[in-house]
This record gives sequence, structure tokens and C-alpha cells, in this order.
Amino acid sequence: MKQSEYFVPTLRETPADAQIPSHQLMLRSGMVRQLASGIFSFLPLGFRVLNKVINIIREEMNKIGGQEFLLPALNPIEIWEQTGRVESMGDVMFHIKNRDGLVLAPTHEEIITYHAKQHVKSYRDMPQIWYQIQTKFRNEPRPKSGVLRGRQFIMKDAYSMDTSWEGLDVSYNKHAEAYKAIFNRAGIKFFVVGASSGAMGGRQSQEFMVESDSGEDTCAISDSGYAANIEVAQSAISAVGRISDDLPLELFPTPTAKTIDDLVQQYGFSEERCAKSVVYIADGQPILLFMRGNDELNETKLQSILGTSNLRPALAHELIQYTGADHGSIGPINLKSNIRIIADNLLKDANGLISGANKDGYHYKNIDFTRDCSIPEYQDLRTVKAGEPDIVDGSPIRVVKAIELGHIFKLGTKYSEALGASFLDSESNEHPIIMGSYGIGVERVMACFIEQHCDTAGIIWENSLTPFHIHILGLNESKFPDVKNFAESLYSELIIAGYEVLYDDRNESPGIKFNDADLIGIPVQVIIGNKNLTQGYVEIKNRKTGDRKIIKTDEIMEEIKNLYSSIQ
RNA sequence: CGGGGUGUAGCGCAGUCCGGUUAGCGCACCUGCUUUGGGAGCAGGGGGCCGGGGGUUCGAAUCCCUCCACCCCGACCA
Repeated sequence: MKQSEYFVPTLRETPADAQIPSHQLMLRSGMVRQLASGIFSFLPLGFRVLNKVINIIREEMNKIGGQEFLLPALNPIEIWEQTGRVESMGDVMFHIKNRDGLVLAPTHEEIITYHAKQHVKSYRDMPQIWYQIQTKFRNEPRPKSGVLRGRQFIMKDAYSMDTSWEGLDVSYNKHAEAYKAIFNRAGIKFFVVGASSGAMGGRQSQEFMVESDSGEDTCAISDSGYAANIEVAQSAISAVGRISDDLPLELFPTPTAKTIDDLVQQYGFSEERCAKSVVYIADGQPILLFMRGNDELNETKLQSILGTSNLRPALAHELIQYTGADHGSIGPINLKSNIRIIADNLLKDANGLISGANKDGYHYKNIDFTRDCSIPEYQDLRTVKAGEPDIVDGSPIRVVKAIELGHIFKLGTKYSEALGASFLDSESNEHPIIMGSYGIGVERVMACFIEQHCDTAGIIWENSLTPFHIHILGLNESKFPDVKNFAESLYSELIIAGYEVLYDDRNESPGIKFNDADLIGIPVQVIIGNKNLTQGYVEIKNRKTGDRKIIKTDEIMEEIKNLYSSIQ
């Protein structure tokens, strides 16, 4: 491709709206333009990269037996009503205004299941892996970080259909392997975490994550290889346990202590002996939760314990209604009403605890959970913190932010049951199809690569995703016809040799060409200038290392090949 | 949805408090000449409903009301 004829509007200055490196560089290198919040146009250079990502994904999906579909983005709402997701998705789903009954699909479990119901009727028809690479629409409340979180984005979504849970395990593991292959080929450093199955229903789920301050997910990882989304992460921190002193329960006034910190500061209690009380309302029912004083409630864990995502902290009047006290004085003893109580595992059967007296301005101390009150249920409610020992070998946990690149998910039968997609087994018994669902954010792969591979000058592509393999810079061609002639013949020769070549034949000053080349970041630059050429030399530059090499013109093809293949 | 910020030429910005020539600067763009190995120089030139609407005023980019868009933090995120 001759750059003089190619639409690559590079920007010298960073657009003010872009905050993170990948967004800034995708704009500056002329790969994308924003059309509206969370909506991007891909320009030719960016689309080339996107297609490289897509091709890698397609090849790896085909390798595990995936069959590529193209499903419509415009969907009849009835199908979504049957699975209850019109309601559960709420505002995230776009609804068509001037044609009742149509929505824009945010994902495709329903549509896949619809087609499966039509034609997958026998155990002999399975297993199946169906996938597509297609545009999704989600009305994100707050798009951000360039293409990382958009209202319209390309997703590779795949769905497996099996006759048994063992079969689902096989399909799931195939996807896990395919995903590793995809992200490795793309050149992205990633890690895999155990994740919450959330409101999707289903059993097991893992997310493929890229560590990044721009990420919206938080993960707990450690050197032992432990890695989990913070929503489900556990640690091996030891329980509060029992102390030998067996003092009697004691009510004491705490007129100015509203928080655990107040108790610690004013009375010198140890933080971990304070039992923090939290009241939540889940599906309209109050729940009283006890946490170790310095711990934070993990709402996702609470959701899975309670089996509902409809929960919220109680309001002030509800606290008084159910416990008899305001926040800051709530505890396990003398509760005003008989409400469900769950305590965190770390408090199991503990004594010597301090907690509210359900009477404003009073606390109890020396509380013994086995003596003074009844705690019917202990669960893991807390959010792990950095530095705690992990559950593999006690290695300290690091808490990092991460971008979710992909998610694999054992769906089970939620959608097949809702939509009636069932099959007959060899004994003519009817069963719902057992499904899995597997997504990859295509633009995110591109953006994450750039986040991990850039410097102050621009992007540093590797061979797998680079928009072109070789960048020829012809310097001052209008003045030196020999430069132009050599550049053009090299350009043709490289193309014949099978390379994808971008040839900067623009009538621009050398400085502009150098800077644009570093910004665009094609791994191999071939710089053809008159001074070198008249001596029989040209220069090649490794974009990543910045190394330059002066090479005899008759050895240029060989040297390019060496440099190109050394880059990977 | 709550909080904060910004809308002035393709991009980056000044001007707005405190109303008053013809709205400015850098880059980019066009023409000519000179240049040419890390974003060249000189000369000339084009490009603006100052986000939209309404108001106040002799007069509004500037003051008031209102709507919109975009960015950031939070809430949310199958």
C-alpha cells in the first residue's frame, strides 16, 4: 500500500478526550475515530488490525470444531421475554422505537437456543460449537476508555451444546485452550481467574484478564498461581477464634462511638474483635450480617448465598424497625425482630467480641457467639485484601485491576429450559440441551495489545497483529529519483515475497515520516535515503528496540527476512 | 442516575470574571519560492451560526434561562 494514496490521518497532538494510551494511540495513528460516546468508526489501518484479531480468533475457533454463524443484531423481543432477560437487562438493552417488538441484541444466547430448538433434537446431533464474530449493542450507562467499553462493539460469541455435564466440561475446556492460544498468538500477557457466575445462571466460569489500571474488574492473584475475581476470591486468613478469658457479657455506654474506628480509638479494642453489623434487604426481606470489624462485605458473594441479585443496604428507618437501633449500635443481642442472621466464617464460634446492643449509644463486650446469642449460619461474606495469604500455599495476595478480555461460562440449561430446546437420549427420554457460552471482546484484544506494547513514540506491533509487516520510508524522493526507484522496486519485490508492505512515498519531510512510522509502529522499517543509497546502502530499523542497521542494497531482502522473523 | 469539568476553524488552545473595533494563537490545509536523515523557512491565502434555542442590552463568545453533546469520578455492568 502506498501511503500517499492511503487514508491514515495521523495526529500530531493527542486529542483531549482520550485518557488512556491505547485510546490516544488508536486516534493518533489514524486507526479509529469516535462518532459518539462509546461508538467508534474503524479507519482502514485500524480495520486491518481488527481483521488480524478476527482471523486469529476464527482460526482457533475452527480448530476446536467451531462452526461460524452470522446472527442478526435485530431481534424479536418475544424471545428475550421468554428467558426473562428483557427485564433483567433493563436499560442495557436497546429497544427499537419505531417498530414495536424489535430490540438490538446485546448477546445471543436466546437466538442460538432458538435455532437449536428447531433442529437439534437428538443426542446424535451433539456436541455442537456454534460461534459468530458480530456487532453487539449495549446501552452502557457510561462508555469509557476508548473502545474498551463501548455501546457498540464486536464480540466473538460462541455457544456449546452437549448432552451431558461431562460433555459440557469437554466443550468448556476446549474453549479454555482456544482462548489461551488466541491471546498468546496475539501477544498479550493475560491471566485466567475464577469468576462469578452471577445472574446468568450456571456452574463454572472463568475470565481471561489483562492487568491494567484502566481495567474495571478487580482480581486477587498471587505467585502460587492463585487468581480469582475479587467477587469470588478467598484467602487463607485465620479466623478470629476464641480467647481464653471467659468474661461475662457486659453492656456499656458508647455515646460517641458510631463506627468500628470509634470503638477502636475510644476504648482500645482490637479491630478484629469488633463484630460489624450490616443490614441488607434482599427480595424485600431483612438480613443481618456480621463481619469482622475491618472487613468489607462482598455483595457478589452475598448474592450467590441468597440466590438473588435484588439486594440493597437497609435504610435508616428499616434499621430501627428491624433491630431497634440506628446504625452504629446494631448487634446480635436483644434484636427487636426475628430476622435472618448470617455471620462471616472468620467470626465462627468466636468470643470476646464487641458489638452493638440494639440500643442507641450502647454496645456489649465479651460477647460469645456460642453463649450469648444464636448465630444459625456462617458464610464467606468478606472481600479479600491485598497481603492476605492465598488458599493455595499461603503466598501473599496481590489485588490488581484488570480488563476482561474473554469469559467462558458453563451455562447449563437455563436457556434451553426457558426456550424449550430439548433432545431425546438413546432411551427416548427428553432432556434440555446443556449449554456453554464463551465471549471475547474483539476491540479489547486490540486495545489491550496496544496498552502492553507502546512507548512514548507510539505503538510497537508484533507480527501477528501489525497492520503491515514492513514499512518502507523513501526520503526526499522528489529530489532523488534513485531513492524513489529503489523504494518502488523494493516495494514490489517484498510484495511478491509475500509481505504486507506500507510504503511511505508521501512528499513529506523525513522527520514527519520517521515520527509517523514510529507512531504507527510497524515492526520493521526500511529507510531509504540518498546518502546511504549512493554508497550502495539502505537502513533497516527495528521499531521495538530502535536498533538500526546499514545494509548493502543487494542484501536487503535477506536482512529484512532475518529481522522480520526475529520479531515473532 | 448523583458529583465534577469542557464545548471557540480539522487538532490543541487563548479570549468569557469585568459585554464594546473586523474573534485570536500554534499546528494542519491551499499557492509560490527555498529547503530535506527525527514533526523546515519566507511570502501570500482559505476556513468560525464562538454547541443549540430563548432572553437581557444600543450592543453578547462574554450576563441570565433552558436544552444538547463530550470527558472524568461514582452508581451500574449479561
